Amino acid sequence: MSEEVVSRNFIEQEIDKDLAEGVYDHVCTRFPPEPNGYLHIGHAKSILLNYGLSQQYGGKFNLRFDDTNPTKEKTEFVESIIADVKWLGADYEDRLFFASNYFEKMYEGAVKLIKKGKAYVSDLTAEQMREYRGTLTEAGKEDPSRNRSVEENLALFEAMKNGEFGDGEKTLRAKIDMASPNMNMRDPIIYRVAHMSHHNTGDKWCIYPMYDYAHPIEDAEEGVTHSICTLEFEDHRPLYDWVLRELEYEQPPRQIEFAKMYLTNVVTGKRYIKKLVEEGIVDGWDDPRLVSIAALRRRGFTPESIKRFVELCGVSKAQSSAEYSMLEYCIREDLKLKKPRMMAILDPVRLVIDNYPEGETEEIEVANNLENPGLGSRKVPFGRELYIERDDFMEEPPKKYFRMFPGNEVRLMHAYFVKCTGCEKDENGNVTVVHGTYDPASKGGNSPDGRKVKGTIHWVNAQTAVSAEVRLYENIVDEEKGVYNEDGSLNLNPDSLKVLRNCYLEPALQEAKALESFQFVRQGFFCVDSKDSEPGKPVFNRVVSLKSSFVLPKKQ
RNA sequence: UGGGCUAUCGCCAAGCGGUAAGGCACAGGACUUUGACUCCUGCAUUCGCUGGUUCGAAUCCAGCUAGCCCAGCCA
Repeated sequence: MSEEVVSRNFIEQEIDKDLAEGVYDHVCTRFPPEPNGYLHIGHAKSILLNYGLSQQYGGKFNLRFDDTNPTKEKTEFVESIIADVKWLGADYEDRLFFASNYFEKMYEGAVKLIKKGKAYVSDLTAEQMREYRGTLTEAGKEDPSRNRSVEENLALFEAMKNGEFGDGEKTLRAKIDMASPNMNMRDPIIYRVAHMSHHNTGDKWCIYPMYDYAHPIEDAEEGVTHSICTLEFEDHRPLYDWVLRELEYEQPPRQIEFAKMYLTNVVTGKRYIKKLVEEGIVDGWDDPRLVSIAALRRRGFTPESIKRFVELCGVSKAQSSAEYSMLEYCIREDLKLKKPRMMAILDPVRLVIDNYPEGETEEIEVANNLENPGLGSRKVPFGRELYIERDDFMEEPPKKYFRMFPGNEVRLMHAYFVKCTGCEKDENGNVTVVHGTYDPASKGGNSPDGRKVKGTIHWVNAQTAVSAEVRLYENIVDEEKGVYNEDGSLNLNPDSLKVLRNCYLEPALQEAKALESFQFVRQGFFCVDSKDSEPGKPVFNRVVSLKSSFVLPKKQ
C-alpha cells in the first residue's frame, strides 16, 4: 500500500539474486563477535543488519561467539555481548553458538585437508614464517616442510594435538600458493599450538584453529547462507571459499562485505577506552560519554533509536563516518511522542507571586504530552513560591527576549499568566528572587479576555519540589588531536561532564525508575541513571538536548 | 613496476544508458500553552580528474588521481 520507494541496498540485491538464481532457497545470517571486549555502536550496525536481513527474508539469525583464540577471550564479555544483543532486540531464539563447539569438526577437517595433500605441518618459527612469506611486492619462498608426506603430516598433526610440541613450535599450513599476490593465500597457517585454558573448552585442546580456517566452517556448520562481514575481510574471501571448497561443503555460505560505520569524532578504540577506564577518567565501559552499547543504554538511548539510526545510515562499501547529530535526531524522534513532558528546573531562581495567597497550594491538571493525549495527565502542585529557570528572567532584556523581565507578562506553563514586577539582588548583583503578580482568571494558561503572551516558561513549586542531580554529558571527542596528546596527557573536553546538583523537579519525578526517560520541557531528554541512582534520589542523565536551545539575539 | 576495495551536496545515501531521490545538518518563513514539535521554502546545471563510445553517460570503455585494507602462530 505504501508508495514509498525503498531502494534495496547492495546486500539485499545480492541476496535477491541468490534467491532468484536458486543458489539458496532460504536466508540465514549471523553475528559472530569475538568475546574480547564490549560492543559499541559499530557492532550494533552489524547486529541489526544481520538480524534485519534474516527477518526480511523470513530466515534465521544466529549469535555465534568466534572464540578461537583463548588468549583474548573472557566469559565476562560473552555475558555482556549477550545482554547487548538481546537489548537491541536481535532475537537469535535458541541459536546461540560457540565456534569452540566445532573444534572437533575443525580438527577432522584439517585431517581431511592433510589427506588431500592440501595442508602440511610446518617447523618454521614465527620469525622464519615472516621471512618466508615474502613482501607485498615479492613472492614468498616455499616452506622446507611443504612437501612432507601425508603420513608424516598426519602423525605430526596428531602429535600437535596431543601436546607433544610447545607453543610456536609447529603450525599447520594450508598448501595454496606462496607466490599469490594476495598475502592471505601464501600458505596461511590454519592451526597453531597454544597451551592455554579456553573459557569454554577448558584444557581439552592445545591447538587452536585460525580465523580464516575456522570461520567458513562455523558458517557452513550452522547453515549460514550469507556471511556478512566488514570490508577488511574482502581479501580473505578467496581463502574462505578455498576452505569451503576443499572441505567439500554442499551448500557453502557466501561472504559479503560492507563498510564499517563510524561516528565522527567519538572514541571507539578499545585501547583508549581501556586507558580512560583504568585511569578513572570515566566510570566504566558504560560511562554515558562513551558510545558502547552499554553506555548508550545508560545514557538513555533506546534500541529503537539505534535501529533507526542504522537504517538511516544505510549500507554501502564506501568508507564513511556518520555525524553524531544523526543519532541525536533518532533518539529525539523516538522519545518525543512516547515520553511524558515534565517540568524540571536545572538552574533555579525563586519566583514569588506576591498576590497569590500565602500558604495555599493547588493542584493543576497537566497533560503528560500535549501531542499525545494517550499519555494522560498528572496533577502538579502550584503555589506562591516557585522555582523558574535563571535565564528565564532578565532585568534588562535584549530585543526579542520574551520571557520574564520587569513589566512583561508571561505564561507559567499550564498554570497562570504572571506579570513580572521586579527582582531582588544580593550584594554582588546576582538576582535572588523574582517577583510577579498573577491573573487568577488565567488559570490553565489562557486569559478570558483573549490577551496573548509571547513567552511561556516552566516552573516547579518550591515547597513540594524534589531536589535532584542532573548530569549533562558531552561525548569524549576524538578529533585530529586524539584523546591523548603525544606526551600521553589527556586531551579531554572539560565540559564533557557537568554535574548540576541543585535542580528542582516535579514531585512525580521522585519515583522515576532506573532507565526511565522523560522530556524535560525546554531542556531536552533525560534518563534516570541505572548505576548512580538510589531509591528516591534519582540522578538524571541528559540523553540529548533539544534541537536548538534558546538562542538570544546577538547583542546590538 | 603487488593485490583488493572505494570515490555522487558539510555528513550518510539512492541511482545500474534517457537527462541528479531521500534523510541528517544548515538557512529563511508560518504556527505554537516548550523559542521544542509540526508545517512550508531554500540548499549538486552536476556525479574525483581527463579523454573516448553514444542521439544521449553519474551510469559503458581507457588512462590518471586520491583514500582505505593486506606482509599476526589476532579476529
